[in-house]
Amino acid sequence: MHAEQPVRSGRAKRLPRAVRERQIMDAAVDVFSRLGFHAASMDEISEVAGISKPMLYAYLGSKEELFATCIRREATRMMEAISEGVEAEAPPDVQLWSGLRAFFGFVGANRAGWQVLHRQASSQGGPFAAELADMRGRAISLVAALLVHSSDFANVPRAGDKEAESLAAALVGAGESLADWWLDNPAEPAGVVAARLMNLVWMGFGDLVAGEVWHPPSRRTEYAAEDA
Amino acid sequence: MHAEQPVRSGRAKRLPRAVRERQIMDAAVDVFSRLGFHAASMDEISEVAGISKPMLYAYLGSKEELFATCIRREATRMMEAISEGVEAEAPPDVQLWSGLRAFFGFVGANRAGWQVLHRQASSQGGPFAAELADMRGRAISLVAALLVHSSDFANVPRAGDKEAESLAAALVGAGESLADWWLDNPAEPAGVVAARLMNLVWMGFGDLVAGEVWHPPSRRTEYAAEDA
DNA sequence: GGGTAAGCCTACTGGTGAGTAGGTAAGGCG
DNA sequence: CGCCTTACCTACTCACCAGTAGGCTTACCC
Repeated sequence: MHAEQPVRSGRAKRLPRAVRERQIMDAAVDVFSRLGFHAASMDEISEVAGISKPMLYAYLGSKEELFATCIRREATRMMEAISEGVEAEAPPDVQLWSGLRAFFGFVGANRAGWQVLHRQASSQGGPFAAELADMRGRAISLVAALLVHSSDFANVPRAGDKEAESLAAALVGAGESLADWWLDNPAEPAGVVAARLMNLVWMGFGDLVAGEVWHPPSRRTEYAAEDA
Repeated sequence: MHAEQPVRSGRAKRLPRAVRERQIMDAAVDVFSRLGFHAASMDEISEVAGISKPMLYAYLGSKEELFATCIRREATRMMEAISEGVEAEAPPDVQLWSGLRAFFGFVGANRAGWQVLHRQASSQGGPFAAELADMRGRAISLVAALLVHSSDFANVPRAGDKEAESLAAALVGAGESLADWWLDNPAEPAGVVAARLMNLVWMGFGDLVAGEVWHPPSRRTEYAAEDA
């Protein structure tokens, strides 16, 4: 599961700073995700990273700085993964579907990162939660914009910006929570989990905007552009 | 927000054990919710409770025992609140609606308790998470049974037990997550948050079982029992 | 009133973990 | 080759916190 490089013994090989920093960050995400911020010790992180504690302090600063850096890195990675996954020119439901797939794909390929990001960051107080709230806000805006566009699309005079934002918050929340649940029940593949949420949610949103039932793109004829 | 009794100075007044235990539990939930399990110190809990540390150990055992007891107490309280809130003889959608209202009502009236229950318990590992998973499992079964019944009700040959359980998990997850979100954005009343989730979710489920759109009971004539 | 048990305390120990002081090897460059 | 910068280390300090030893005081009951 968490396959960092083996524990060192003796002096570590000389490596350029950028490489070491990457190793340290990977180790930190791993340890923070397993133990939580407080229970994780700088000693353990340095051990997993294969270096000594002073190196850790020299490169990444205090424990809190290190944690904040982890959060920022994982948040950025995730937002990038989603941005790249979304099919921006597709109809709204397909945009949402591709976004969900990208999201669950990221979480599945990056469980430790997600754990740090969501569970740990939100249960610590202060600036960490703020960092998270920021990313969450961006995600919500994204979904809200999608919803507004989608009701324009269907010519329905519903869904003011406020309403859309609330619904987006609920959807983002549902996604986060389902991802958490998935971490504890990892039997199913990402696509199935994503499809479940899509089904649950879009059929609701579908009623809001058009009263329709949603099917995955591959079963539709009028949108068979990309399939893969 | 967390209005425990003021900090003592000197010797505390003599009180029967049961009362002290209650005070200690309240203090513990308060402190755990604010700081998290690890960052919370027994010193601070005893101070908030208005007694000294050895009393704490004499009555509630170790820090871990205390935490587990908190989780159990809050979990029990919550399940009771929901059980009492659900209108068991009502149609499925109204059952769900009343359950959601009871849930968000409990969270709103008991924020610290919810925080301990959900955020803290799930981010600690081991027996705590297990305790939580147990309660969650009961909640999911409850919702799943409701869904199965609801599709019987609509004479739709859909929603096998497995499918129902997945959907129930997603719904419970969405509820938990929306509750978390609400803690961070406490501007709205419980009813509004509950209604939002009901709307989002039932209109999805409604399609699953009957293709219908949901309205709150007060707008319907055939089920205008309570309003408040 | 006197015994005694329940309620309460101050004041410690031991362990753990954040952060640092001060020093050693290794590669590059004149 | 010798110098110096960068990478790296061992071995500490200091604070904080879980858990405890041992003793004081109040209420109740005979």
